[in-house]
Amino acid sequence: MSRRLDGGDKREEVPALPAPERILRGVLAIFGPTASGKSAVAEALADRIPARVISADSAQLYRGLSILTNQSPAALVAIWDLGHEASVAEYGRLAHAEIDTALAAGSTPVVVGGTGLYFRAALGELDLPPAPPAGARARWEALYDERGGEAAHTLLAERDPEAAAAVHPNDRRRVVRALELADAGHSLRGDRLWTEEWRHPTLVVGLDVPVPELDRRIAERTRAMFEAGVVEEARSALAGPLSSTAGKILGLRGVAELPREEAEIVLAARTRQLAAYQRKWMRRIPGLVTVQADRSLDEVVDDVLALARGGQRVPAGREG
RNA sequence: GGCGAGGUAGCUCAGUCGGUAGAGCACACGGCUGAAAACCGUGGUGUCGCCGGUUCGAUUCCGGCCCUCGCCA
Repeated sequence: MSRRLDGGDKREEVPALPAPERILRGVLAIFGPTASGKSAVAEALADRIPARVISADSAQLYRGLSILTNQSPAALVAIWDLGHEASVAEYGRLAHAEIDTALAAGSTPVVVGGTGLYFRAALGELDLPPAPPAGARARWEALYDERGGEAAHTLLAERDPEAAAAVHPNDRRRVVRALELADAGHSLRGDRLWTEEWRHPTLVVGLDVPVPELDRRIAERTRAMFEAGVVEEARSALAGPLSSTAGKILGLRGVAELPREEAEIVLAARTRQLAAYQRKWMRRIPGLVTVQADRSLDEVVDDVLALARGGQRVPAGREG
């Protein structure tokens, strides 16, 4: 359930330095589409309260693409080489450690990011099945390609009917994953993705910016990226070792290879698609409270702090 | 100005031997459990350039006009 704040209200002055009992306990989590101003809000929050900003962004994890992935300083930003193979599971462990450390030190973990799955992995326990044993993936992929999706899906139905029911034959990636899990005695099936069981008391805020405004910001930022030298950045990234996950970072190839004019148009278009995808995630995150973000930074931050102090926190799973 | 090619969905184009149309991309919506800026599913698009003729019926055939591109002047 989302609840929209009325941005027009005049609200009480928040003291510049919070009284000790008003220091936030629990986790503050900020989600939003790219260019909605997440990072700026997180940084401003960290200026107002003792906080540790922790990124939940699958692309910003990488070092060497700071312009393209729009990095700003936070924990879990620029920690992996481009050759590193990413996984939610690894990210989740790191994020949990960061959050718990901040909490233990008495500061508020502020989890910011636009990668829905990573965001959820940071806040909850995803209970992910294990990684495939070496060679398993390649073997099942070969089977899928040689015998076709239908045949692979039929085979899956014999080995793990429930997983087969949940996966479409055309979804090569998931059919393969389900087969490799079935082979290892596990199942792809899981039903914890949409539960509201966060690891700590957490306020989840979603930054909402009207689409035309967001598109305008994306166009502006894309232009700025080229002025800042994304082309060179992308080219040198492509020159070195690149994992499959790093290679999928949006715009990497287009920026390096297309003529400047076209590259800018393509990158902006792809970024708009990313934003649409992120808005989709935002609609589905349980307990998310929407804050209108096409306003001044101060107003947005005031709203977030007011929500956090106003007991709007979504309780952690069991304690209710 | 002459010759040729073409004008069909937001874009690129297919098609209708005359019975008012379709792919890809884009877009919208949905799904997602160690790849997620990934992957998959579902869906609507429309005065078929304009005017007229033939016809029961024209986007399709005929005539004229307009526009675009190429070649020649």
